[in-house]
Amino acid sequence: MTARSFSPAVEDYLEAILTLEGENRSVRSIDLSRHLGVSRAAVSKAMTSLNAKGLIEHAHYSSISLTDEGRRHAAKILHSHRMLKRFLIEILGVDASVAESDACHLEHSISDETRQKWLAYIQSNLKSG
Amino acid sequence: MTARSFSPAVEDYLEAILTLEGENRSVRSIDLSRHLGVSRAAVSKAMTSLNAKGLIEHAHYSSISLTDEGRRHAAKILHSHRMLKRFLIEILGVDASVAESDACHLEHSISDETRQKWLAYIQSNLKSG
DNA sequence: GTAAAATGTTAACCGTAGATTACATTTGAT
DNA sequence: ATCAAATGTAATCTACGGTTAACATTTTAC
Repeated sequence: MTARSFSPAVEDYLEAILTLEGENRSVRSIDLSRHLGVSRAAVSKAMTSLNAKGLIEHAHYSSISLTDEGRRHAAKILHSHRMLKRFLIEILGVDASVAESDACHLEHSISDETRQKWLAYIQSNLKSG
Repeated sequence: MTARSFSPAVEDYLEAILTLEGENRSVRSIDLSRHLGVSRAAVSKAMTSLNAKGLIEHAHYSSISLTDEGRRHAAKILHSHRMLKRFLIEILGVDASVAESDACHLEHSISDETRQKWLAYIQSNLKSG
C-alpha cells in the first residue's frame, strides 16, 4: 500500500538509478554524481536516506540497487518523463531540449489519475493524426 | 530583463497575493496565512524575502502589494494554473479536484515556450472539437 | 481612550538538500 | 603485494521553508 509520495530530489535519484541500470552492470555512487551533477558527498547522504526509506539496497562502499518499491516508483517517474517529453515534442511542437528540461520538472507533478489519462490521450492522438 | 526564475514557494506567494487582490481591498499577512495554510510567521519571513527580491512592497505592519515585476510573474503563474487545469479537465477528462491539485504543482514546471504552445493548443482544440 | 483581541514580527528550532574539506576504503597498475 | 588514484563517507557549513512560542503592534469593542 505505502501510497505516500516522495520529494523531487528523491524521485530524481530513483529515476537516475533505473536509467543507469540499463547502461551499466552495477550502479555506483560516482555514476549518480556524474549523471545528476551533484557531489559524491550529496549522493552518499542521499543513498543513506533512500536506504532508510526502503527504496534502495546499499551496503557501505558497495554498489546500489533498487528494492521492489524503489523500482516501482522509479519506473513510474521514468514513464511519466518519457510520456511528457513525447507530448511536448510531438503534440505541442516544443523544441527537444526545452521539452527535455520541462519534462524533468513535470514528471514530479502529476497524479496517477492524470498520468493514466494523459497517456491514453497521447496514444490515441498519435496513432491517428 | 531579470529573466531569473523563482522557487515554487515564492511563486505560490505571488499567485496568492494576486488572487486575494481580486477579492479584498488590501492583502494582509493573515489572508495569505489562511489562503496558503501556513503560519503567520512563515508568511512574515516570506514577505521579507519577497520584498528583498523586489517582488512586493511591504512596510512593517502594513498591507502587501505587488511590484510591477511581482505582478508580471504572478500573472504568468496564475495563467499557467488556469490553463493547465482547463487542459486536465476539458481535454484529458481528469476529475476537477485532482486537476486543481495537479495544476498547483504543474504551474511551476513549464517554460515560457511550452506555456505558449500549450495555450495555443488548448485554444484550437476547444474552439473546434 | 483603554483594554482585549487580532495580527505581525522575531527568535530559536527542525528537516531537506546541497557544498567543501578531510579522511577512509577500494581499485587498479606495476 | 604495494602504492597511487579513484571512489565513498563523515563533519561542517549554507540556504530554504516550514514550525512554535514569546513579544510587538494594530485594531476593535466598549
